[in-house]
Order: sequence, then C-alpha cells, then structure tokens
Amino acid sequence: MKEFKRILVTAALPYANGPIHIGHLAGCYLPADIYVRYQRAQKKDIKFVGGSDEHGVPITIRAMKEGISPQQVVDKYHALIKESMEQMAISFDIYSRTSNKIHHETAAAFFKKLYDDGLFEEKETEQYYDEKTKTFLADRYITGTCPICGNPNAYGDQCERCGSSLSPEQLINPRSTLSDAVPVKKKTTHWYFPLQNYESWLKEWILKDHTEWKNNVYGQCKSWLDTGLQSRAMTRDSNWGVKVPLPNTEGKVLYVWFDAPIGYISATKELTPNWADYWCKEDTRLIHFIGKDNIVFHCIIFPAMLKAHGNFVLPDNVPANEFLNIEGEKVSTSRNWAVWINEYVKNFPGCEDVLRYVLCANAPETKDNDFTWKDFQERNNSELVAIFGNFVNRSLVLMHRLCKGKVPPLHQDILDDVDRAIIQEIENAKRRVEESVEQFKFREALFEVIDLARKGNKYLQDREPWKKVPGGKDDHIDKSDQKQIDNCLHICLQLTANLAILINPFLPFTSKKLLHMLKVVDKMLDWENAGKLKLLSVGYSLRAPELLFRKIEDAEINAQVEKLRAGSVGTTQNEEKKTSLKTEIQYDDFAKLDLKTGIILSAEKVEKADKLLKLEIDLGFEKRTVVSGIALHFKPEEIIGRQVVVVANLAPRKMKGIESNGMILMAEGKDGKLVFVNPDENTPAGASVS
RNA sequence: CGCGAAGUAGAGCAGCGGUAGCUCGUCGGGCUCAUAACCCGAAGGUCGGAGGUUCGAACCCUCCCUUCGCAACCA
Repeated sequence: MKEFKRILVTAALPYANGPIHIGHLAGCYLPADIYVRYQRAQKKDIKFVGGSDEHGVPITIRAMKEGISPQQVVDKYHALIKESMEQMAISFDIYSRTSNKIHHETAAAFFKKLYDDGLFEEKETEQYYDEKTKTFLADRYITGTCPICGNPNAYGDQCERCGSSLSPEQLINPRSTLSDAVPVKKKTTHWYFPLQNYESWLKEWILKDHTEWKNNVYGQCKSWLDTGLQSRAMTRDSNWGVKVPLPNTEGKVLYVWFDAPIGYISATKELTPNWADYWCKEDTRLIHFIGKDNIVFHCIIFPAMLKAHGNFVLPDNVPANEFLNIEGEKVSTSRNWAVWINEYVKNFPGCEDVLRYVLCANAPETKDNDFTWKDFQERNNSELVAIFGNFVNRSLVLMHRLCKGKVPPLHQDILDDVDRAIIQEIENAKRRVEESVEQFKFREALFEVIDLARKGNKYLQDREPWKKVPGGKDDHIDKSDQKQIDNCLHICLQLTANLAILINPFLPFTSKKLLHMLKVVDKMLDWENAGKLKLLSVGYSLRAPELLFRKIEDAEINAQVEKLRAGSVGTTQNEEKKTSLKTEIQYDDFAKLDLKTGIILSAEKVEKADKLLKLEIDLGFEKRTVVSGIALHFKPEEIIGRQVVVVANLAPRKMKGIESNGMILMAEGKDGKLVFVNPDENTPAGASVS
C-alpha cells in the first residue's frame, strides 16, 4: 500500500438553507470527525476542512419568499450550522463558507484555467424563463399536467404520480412554481465540461485502482461509467454565486456543483499557508466523507475537474454512508420530519456524546438505517450507562474503598491466567479498533471499545474483590487478600485509562471526564499509550468518581416522539396510501358504475340546507335533477355551464324533499376544498367514462 | 423501463460452500461492590421468494419480490 505523509479530510458542505439534523451527522460529519480524532491521536499530520455551501437557486428562492437578501439567508443558516457542529464537537480545523472572497477567487481561477486550456465546450441552448421573476427555471421549478397520467402537478423533470421521466416541453399548461407565470423559452449560453473525455481515465482510476472502495460507492461509479458520461453545463443563469470570470457574462455564475467542491480547496487556503502541501503533493491522502447522494460529484465530476486542471491530488477514498431514517420514515425537511441538532442540544444538555454514540453504533454504513427514540434510550441505558459507565464507576468506587483512593500496585508474583487474559484483551481491543477505523468501519470499532468495558465487568465479577472484606472493616483485610485486591483494581483502573483513549475519537466529552477523574493530562490520550498497563502511576491518588452517563427515562423519550409527530407537517405518504384505500374490488364491481359526462344547466340553493345545491344537468340523452352537497364551496352562478362527471345509474334518493338522480364526482384538494373531476378537454355531454 | 446498493431472531450486525452466530432487548433462576453488572438457562430465524448447480447452499448460478438511491441542492 502507498505510504502517505499527510491526510486531508473533507466533509460534505451542508447547504446553508436550513439547520442540520441527525441525518447530516450520521451521514458524514460524525464518521469524518471520528476518523480525524483517531488520526490526530496517532500524531498524523491531518487537516479537517468543511464549510457551508451558500450558492445555488434554492437560496435565492428562499430569499425571495422571505423578502430578504440571499446573503441574509446564508448568514443566518451558516451561523446556525456552525454552532451545531461545535456543540456536537465536530472538530473541523476550519469551518468556512463559499460566499467568502477567497473562495470566489479560487473557484473563478479554477474555472479560468480550464477555460484557458480550452477544456470547455460553449453551447447555446434554449431554456425556460420566468419573465415575472426574471429567472431561468430549472426543470424542477416548472409544473404542469402530466401528458401520461393527467396529474395536474407534475414537475418538469418527473411526474411523481406515475413516475414517468419528463421534460418541460411535454407538460400541458406549464407554469413557473415561482410566480405561476407561463414559462417562455429563451436562448442562453453556457460552458459545458465534457465528462466523456475523462471516461476511460476514470474507469482505469476507479474500477481498476480503487477496488477497495465501499460497495455502494464502487457499484454506483461503475454504473455511471458503464452507462457513459455526457457533457455537463458548469455555469448557470443567476445573480447569486461565483461570477463567471469571462468578459460579457453578466448574470452568469458557476454551477454550484462546480464551485462547492472547490470550497474544500478554498477552506484549506484559508486555514494554512501550506495549503498546497495538502492539495498538490502526491503523498497526501485525500478523503471525502459524504452521503450517498453525493457520490457522483465526488467520485466522477470533481476528480475529472481536478484531473483536467492538473497539479492536484485525487481522493484516495470516498467512504459514503447511506441514509438514516427516523422512526421508520425518510427524513424530510419540508415535512419537518427530522431531529434537529440545535433542538437536541437544548433538550438533552450534556448528552452530546449519547447522540454521537447512538448515531455511530447505528450508522448507515452499508444500508439505510432507522433512528428510533426507543433505540436511543435503550442504547444509552443498557450500553453506555449499564456497561461502560457502570464499569468505570464500580472500579473507582471499589478503589476508593479498598485501596484508600490511590492506584494500587501490581504484584507480579501472584499474577495468574485470568489477569493475563484481560491484559491481553486490552491490547487486542486497541488493535481491533485500529483495524476497523482504518477501514472506515466505525460501528465495528465502537463495538470493540464497549466490548472491552464488558470484559472489564466480567473480570471484576470473576475476581470479586468486595468479598475479601470481612464485615466492611477495611483495616482487617488479610495481607494476601490485599495483594489480590491490588492486582484486580490496578488492572481495572489501567483498563479504564485505556477506555479513555479508545473512546476518545467517538465520545470526546466522555474522555475528558475520564481524564479529570483519573487526574491525568490530555497527553495520555495519545494513541501510542493504548494497549498498555502503565498509564496510571502506582500510589497516585484519584478523584472521587462522577457518573459518566445518566439514565434516560421513558417520559423524555415519549416527549420526543410526541414532538416529532406533532411538529411534522402533512401526513406521510404511507399513511395516505393506507387510509385512502378501500377494500380491493374486481373489475366487475367497477363495471357496474355508469359514469357519464354532463353539463350543469342551472343551479340553485336548496332552502333550509347549508350545503345543498339543486342542479339541472344535461347528460346528452336526458336532463337530470341532481342534489349535491357543494354549496359551501361554490356559488350557484359560478358553476353554470361547467362540465362534470356523473354517476348516472345511482339509485334515486330524496334530500330535503327533492329527488336526486345521480351524483357528481368531486376531488378533495388542499384544506378540504372540493374541485370538480373533469375530462381534460371539453367532451360532449353524455360521453361514457371508464 | 434500466442501473446500483440492501434484504439473516424484536432491534443492530457477522458469517459468504460443510451442524445458523454475536451484541442489545424479552422470560426464568443464581449472585450483589455498582447507575443491576456478571453467571446459568429459555423463548425467538423455513438466512426476502422460487427454481438450479453440488454429497451438501444463508453463501455459487438464474428468475422474481420488497426497500432505498440514480446526475439542478436531501448526508
């Protein structure tokens, strides 16, 4: 394997459009932080850079909606995100932002270099434009009626009802989602990066040279490379972003996915004058921590950009995680189905490590995982409190009682196999944690640390030092018994010190507390000290133990679940499906319905009835009287002449003395408002509907 | 549609050709220094489904099903 002199770690730039939630943490910030803390303890030359991604259309739209400037939007969320990162002890060497001047300069220079080298293709295309808001519209921001299933709210790229991929041209009655204006086509020029030129190089570099990448990452890359790459526009029409550094390009900025990864470079520049060591020297190991949605940008596009530019190192690994769901459902910021970091910190003060623990122990390393509050509680109470915390506590309590508050000596002459076995386990644990962390298997690594505490508990149990004390009077302990007690507690205390080192990358707050109790300095946490038995000096007096973790009660968990459900907006897709579906029917059942189109000839309110309208409907072959409960939604005069669909063979029924001969089909829209179910185009009265 | 990842006890994972295993949880018993650890025992799985290869398949092959992702902003 290649020898590296220094490491550069990046974590995906969170979009400064909202606060961060536990999915962000579990996806990339926590694994990156664990890796970095581990390497720092190994005394490696390592830098950890990150920052907010502050460009892109959604920010301008949000600014427009809130009536503030884009800069105000990003200032607000950048500050919020930065604070959350600090609170959770994500130990960036720098947490920067892409609206910084240094970034604009770096990104523009990067673009200019590729441009000067003739690596872009300049293309003129026609794109949809919203004249009201004066913005070009991404496909996603155009809605209209789906030509395939008739869904009136299909997006320009896809219809979510029938799943068809669409282009905006196909939509019937396209509208801008920003202003409801009808989009018009307008010519625009952009610079395209011909990814296909790098295809064979990428194949070699990833598929041959990086077979060690995680399955999900490797498979995903292979899929794109096999499908074939295409040119991709690297500029956009917008006033928010890094200006295209070419003459006569007013209103054009770099595509956010061109500029965002360059943010890693800018942040490093901001951090250190030696930034070039980390980006340009072959013996630097570059690692990108990201979530699975980012794989294409970090494994295909950005490396191709770096390769095209030249002079830069390429990522050695991109350990992307899958996604974390919450209580069985996908995280959704728009539905407010999320556990926000800033709220967690408020609700569980002093429990930052608990969240770090749960998110790591249940990290979506190989597949999407589920975060539940019940699991959070269980892992805290049974693993952190009962195993890890309990071991530390009982060791210290016993030491204070049986060894006068001082680290007892280790008597080599009575050391037996049980002692030697647990000593060996300390060394094994260190080795296993190393192996796992270096392969980005943080879940496994953390398990090994907890497992060592578990073995410590067992060792203590096997030795039963408390039994050596007759009647609780310390001064009557037999001399040979005291030697046994000394050995047992000496080992337990050294094991505790080892736990402090091993848990440090994962639970830094806990490590700090342990250092305090053991009265040792930070230096002890150096990784090279792990696996040894000489961390605490014999005769050294230690502080009284304090509890590392507290139990989390049912009430707190219930409150969180309640809060999640109460705060979520709208019903979930699953629930919608469940509640809206009635018992399955056969075609014959459906065929019994006789649906006809009709035209409303007249409408009048039914006396002494709030909701009823008496309608006269032309079904082509005959005219019918239908009483319909829609008076709250429509005025009679509004609906005359409207086309409707009628259940024509419904048995007659009297309402307020008027016989109704049929039923009009209505759909319930937002807020319970009713709308007519209609053929898409005008259809003669009396047409069959099936 | 196609492609990629995943599907193993209530939860989280390991095993990847040879008697289904680990941690947590649950139930019963023992023990008790401690925030109830540790020990003993038990319940709980037709390893997503169906075929095939093999003396033998969770593991290899084929087909299918489910979940997630798939290039403009969600880690």
